[in-house]
Amino acid sequence: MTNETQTILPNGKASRDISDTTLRDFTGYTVRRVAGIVQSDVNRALKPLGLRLLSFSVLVMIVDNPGLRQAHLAEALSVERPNLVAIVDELQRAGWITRNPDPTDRRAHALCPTQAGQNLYNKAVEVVQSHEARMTGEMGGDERAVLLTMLRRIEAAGKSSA
Amino acid sequence: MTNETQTILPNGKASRDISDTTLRDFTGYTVRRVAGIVQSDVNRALKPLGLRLLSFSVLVMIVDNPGLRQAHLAEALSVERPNLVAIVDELQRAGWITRNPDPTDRRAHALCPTQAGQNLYNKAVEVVQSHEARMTGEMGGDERAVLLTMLRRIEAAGKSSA
DNA sequence: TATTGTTATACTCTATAACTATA
DNA sequence: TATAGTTATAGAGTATAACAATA
Repeated sequence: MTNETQTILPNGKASRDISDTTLRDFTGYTVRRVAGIVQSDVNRALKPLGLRLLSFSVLVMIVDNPGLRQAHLAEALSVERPNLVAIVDELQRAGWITRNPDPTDRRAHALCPTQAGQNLYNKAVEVVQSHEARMTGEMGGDERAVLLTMLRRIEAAGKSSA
Repeated sequence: MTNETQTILPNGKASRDISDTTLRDFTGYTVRRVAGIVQSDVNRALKPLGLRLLSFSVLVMIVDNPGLRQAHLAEALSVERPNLVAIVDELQRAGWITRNPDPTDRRAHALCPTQAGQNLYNKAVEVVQSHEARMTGEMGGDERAVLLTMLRRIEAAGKSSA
């Protein structure tokens, strides 16, 4: 019986040629690396506007769906309700959105953009589009569509197994 | 001149049909959602083994590259050096790896797997392979290869613009 | 009873500055 | 001087329990 705690010593390979083939073959590992790189790039691009990927996503959803409730927004973005509060606070404090009484349910807040929020949305979408071009510029529109389709298939598989 | 703080009121759409087309057309947003879903699935799968995606990644790199230094490992995984310390501590405390003196540099630690670490690696790779099949099972091997290639192209574009 | 928004809390991942011991 | 590992710390993002107001 072998000793479980015995160290397996290195072979003679030079220390600089590192093999990461086992990891890079796992889609999940690669997706996570790419997500990190893409997120920090888009955050850098949005910073001058006072937004980051998550607050941008919330602003976009509110502009595209004025009157949206926080619970529906949370579900659409796959964010837990409590984690949305601070972001909505932030956008409201900046004067980009308002929390309004929902006419059909006094518990709920109907989230609406202000004119300033609408203007910021226009600028931010442009910024994110040029970020998108930077990240996926070398692939054609067809390839980009294929990539999005495959990612959405993984998303669907992940959700159904959750 | 319009009032910047004026609220734009909702149109007459039913509150339940939420449009997320603006967001879902951004690769970065979709990649980030998918990364979250995939990561929580793989973490759930690895939990019984005492591993997460990140600690699994570190174990794999050490088994595949025995004698690896922490700085090289950090660079290969795109993790900041300080953030690796706790993970290496954790794997060492569990008896899966050891920190050994590097024969060529007394500042450095040569990271090596133990026999227990090698055994865990074998089990964990199997677990992650079945997770992988669950996530990408509906696409063929060719499609999966295309997906990985496209993701790596985005990674390269992101790194060069960083 | 259930749901909406909220507070509090905790855990993971990430990012930076600064220390020590070596090189 | 610069580098390897480390400490301390702070910021995002994420997850859960529980409360008041309302359905």
